[in-house]
Amino acid sequence: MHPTKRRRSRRRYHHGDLANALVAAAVDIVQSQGAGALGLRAVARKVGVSHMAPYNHFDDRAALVAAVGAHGFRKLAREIRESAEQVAGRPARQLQEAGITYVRFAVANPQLFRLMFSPELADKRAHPDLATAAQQTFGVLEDLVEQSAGTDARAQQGAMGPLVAWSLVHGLAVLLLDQQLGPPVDLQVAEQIARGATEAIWVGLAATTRERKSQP
Amino acid sequence: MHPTKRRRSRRRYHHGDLANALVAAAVDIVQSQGAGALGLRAVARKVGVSHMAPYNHFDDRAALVAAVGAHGFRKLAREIRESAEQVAGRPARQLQEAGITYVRFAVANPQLFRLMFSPELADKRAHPDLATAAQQTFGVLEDLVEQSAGTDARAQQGAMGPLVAWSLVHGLAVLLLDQQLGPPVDLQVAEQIARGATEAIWVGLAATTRERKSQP
DNA sequence: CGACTAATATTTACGCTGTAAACTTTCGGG
DNA sequence: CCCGAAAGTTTACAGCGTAAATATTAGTCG
Repeated sequence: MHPTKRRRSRRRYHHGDLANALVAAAVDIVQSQGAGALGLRAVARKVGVSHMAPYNHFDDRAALVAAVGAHGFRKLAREIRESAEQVAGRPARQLQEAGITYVRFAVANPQLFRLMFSPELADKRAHPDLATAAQQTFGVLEDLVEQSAGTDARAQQGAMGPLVAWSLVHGLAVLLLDQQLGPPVDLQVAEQIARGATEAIWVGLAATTRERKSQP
Repeated sequence: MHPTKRRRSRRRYHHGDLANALVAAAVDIVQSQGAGALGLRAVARKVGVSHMAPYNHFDDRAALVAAVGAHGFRKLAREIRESAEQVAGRPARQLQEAGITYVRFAVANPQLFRLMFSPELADKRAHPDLATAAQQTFGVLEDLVEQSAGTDARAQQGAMGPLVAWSLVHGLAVLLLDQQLGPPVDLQVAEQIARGATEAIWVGLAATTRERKSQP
């Protein structure tokens, strides 16, 4: 018998793995109905448990939201890493693929992505799990930029490299989600735009290392 | 006698200019206590009016939040325009100043800035006022990029120009606010970073027009 | 194996919120 | 001056987060 899922019987007093079930339900709610519909009672209802049960696993509503955010950051970091591994050995391509994956993630999971950068999660000090998840996601980009800088003279911009890389894809993602670039965009179009933008930025970084003194 | 402010007497049944007073109070609350504390009752209390009075001027809570967001976008657009006017005649400098002003606005009004890009305001279709305010803000950047392209061969990237420009400063602002770049940053440091980043991007755009075929 | 303890889940209750409905007060145009 | 419309108030209700007390189960030690 599986140790985590004891018995098939319904209506057990103890759920067995409520914490995970709760964040799963929470992620579901966010994806389908947006962050506004995410609440302790809603999530408890969805799992089929009393409205106070979640308090055994989360201090308060903010902790639940933070858990969903952390889940999102981990997922994003994983997808970026995987996309980079698919073009291993070519650091420049890796960086571009990472950027495209970032934008694709935002377009594919708009509600979750928005929650991850919502004001509710702005102060990450109270939620260490969320803080490290967010930092590690950013860290993946940093590593890729660093590796690029190692094999290529481009992108050796010091702290400016990862900053510009992250800023570009994040800003692009937000623009796409808020439909500031026009009507809703599907995955493939978003990828094309991201490809173009990352290429532009890449050439830009390359040039910057060459003509440093040129000023506007 | 001033037509908008009739009599100095306190405790009048009709407020006279409640709509504006409400958004002013709402902006105050957002700035000091964050978007989470913004509610119809809170705002009514602050103005000294019954908790149902706001419904004569806003359909619901979402409409109030949208009004605050629109206020923020208009303020941002105004500040960008003003900073650009101070270096009129030098389109390249104008674009850079606009970017710096954008970042400075975010650092100076963090809570308001976050609300402007909060999930609550993601769908602007239901709030035309907010939609046009946001579009016009983005439009200011578009115009500046276009003017730069007119006098300078740089930045002639088609749709990519404003996209990259906006993405960069927005992403940078978010990174600064979320303290992903380290401990809290004051206005002057933020300006320095923004200056460096915009210079990098400028050189990048310039180079891109030259070596278009270069690929990562 | 049985009993004690800590972890987990439930019930009840309270104050807060958004908002609907009915009411009162005031403003402005014939 | 009057009367309708606009603006503000009062009352009421459901849903939310959460505190406190209670009930059920799981794991551990004798």
